[in-house]
Amino acid sequence: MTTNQKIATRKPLSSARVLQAAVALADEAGLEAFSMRGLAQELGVVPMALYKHVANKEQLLDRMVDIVFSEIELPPGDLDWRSAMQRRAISTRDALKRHSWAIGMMESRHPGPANLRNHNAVMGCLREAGFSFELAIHAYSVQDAYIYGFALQENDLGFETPDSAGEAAQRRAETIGALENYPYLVEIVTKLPESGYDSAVEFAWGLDLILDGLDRLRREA
Amino acid sequence: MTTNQKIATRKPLSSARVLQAAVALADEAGLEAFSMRGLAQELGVVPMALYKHVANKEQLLDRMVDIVFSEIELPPGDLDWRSAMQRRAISTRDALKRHSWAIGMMESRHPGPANLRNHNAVMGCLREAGFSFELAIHAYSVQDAYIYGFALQENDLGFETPDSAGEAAQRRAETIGALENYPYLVEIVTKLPESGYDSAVEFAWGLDLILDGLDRLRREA
DNA sequence: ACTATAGGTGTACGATGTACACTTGTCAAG
DNA sequence: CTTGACAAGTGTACATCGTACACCTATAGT
Repeated sequence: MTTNQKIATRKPLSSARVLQAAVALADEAGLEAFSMRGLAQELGVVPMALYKHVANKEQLLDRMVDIVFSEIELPPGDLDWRSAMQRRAISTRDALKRHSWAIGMMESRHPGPANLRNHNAVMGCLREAGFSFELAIHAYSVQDAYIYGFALQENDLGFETPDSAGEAAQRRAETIGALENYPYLVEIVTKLPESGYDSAVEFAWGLDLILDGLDRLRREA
Repeated sequence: MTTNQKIATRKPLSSARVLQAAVALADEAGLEAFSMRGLAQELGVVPMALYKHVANKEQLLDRMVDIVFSEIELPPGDLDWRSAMQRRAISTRDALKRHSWAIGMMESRHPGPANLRNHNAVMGCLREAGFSFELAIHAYSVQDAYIYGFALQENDLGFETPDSAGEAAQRRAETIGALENYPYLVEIVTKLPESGYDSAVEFAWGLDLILDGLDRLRREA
């Protein structure tokens, strides 16, 4: 046989396969632990093989971020602007929850096609709903700041990776010990768990507040 | 002389000095370029010398973040809650602008004393202004999501480091070339620069929107 | 005067991104 | 059928990073 076992055993690499594996690896390992060498291993290949399909790690990250953008639902054209914004906001949060490594990079990297399509569609939805240019910019800015900021916090607070549970518990103990002087933090720590806190509900609450405010301003104009 | 020149020349290290130099270095070099070795060099010392004053890089980062927290003004007690929140929000944004490396880490690290004091004071301000526990939690959540999210975006968009200007310009050209299909992005690119966009104004706008909404809800309750 | 200790040094190891030179498997043109 | 170009994968090597560990040295307390 002319083809050796390895090649018979595994499919050949491709940009798409590398990208997909990269996202999967980042999803489960986190951004810290995401390395070219680890990715290569996951693909059963030597590290340098990746560079035949990707320029370098930076560009790979750019593309990974654009994959996340591609998973975000565009504001549906058949809904009123408020519902459309709600849908795309929730979809964004969901995507960032699935790919929390991406949170800090969504706006900082060379924008890919999915990114451009998304921004264009959101802005378009607002403009066509009657928002003036200035108001649309404001509206876009608040919403995205809120969405990304919420994702950031949510990600940080659900900090409890399974293996760091012990350490986390100990830190909690230290912190709670030092909490005597902070009555309002004590209140949070004691009341919040028993209040059935749900971060999806929390997200929707703040989103509604913002959308309500925008709606008022839009009607005034 | 018993003390050799080196020691006579430079002050001895200390936790505080290391911390201060670390923040300064991160401020001007960015988080990517911030390394223990670089920090040691800045202090005129061998890398391992730092470890006599700091446990490791992670803990150093924890402390650096708490320094940033310490620069944030607490909500002034002599103002109505809305003004107090406005003050501390703007102060937070200012601190994050000065130390943009900290943006992604403000909530994800082991909380230091300044962090605890800040959170306690903000929550206390709301509660004492008559916010119910639930409403105070909501109010806190929206505000901080907005503040950190805005800082994140602002930091990303002002991406133009001096030496990357050429590259940035080229990328801009590429992007604009590909912008034909995105009319609303074209509108932004053309109208925004000539509209005298000011990010401080933008920040205040969104903040007002949120605080107005919160005020309404508080009065209803 | 002696000795414990705190602060600074030097060397070394494993991990990372990736440059560069190489093999090899495939396919088109002669 | 040969040839030779080319795309894909390999192997070695280097700079840089965080930091473990053993060592030196100057000062302070007895």
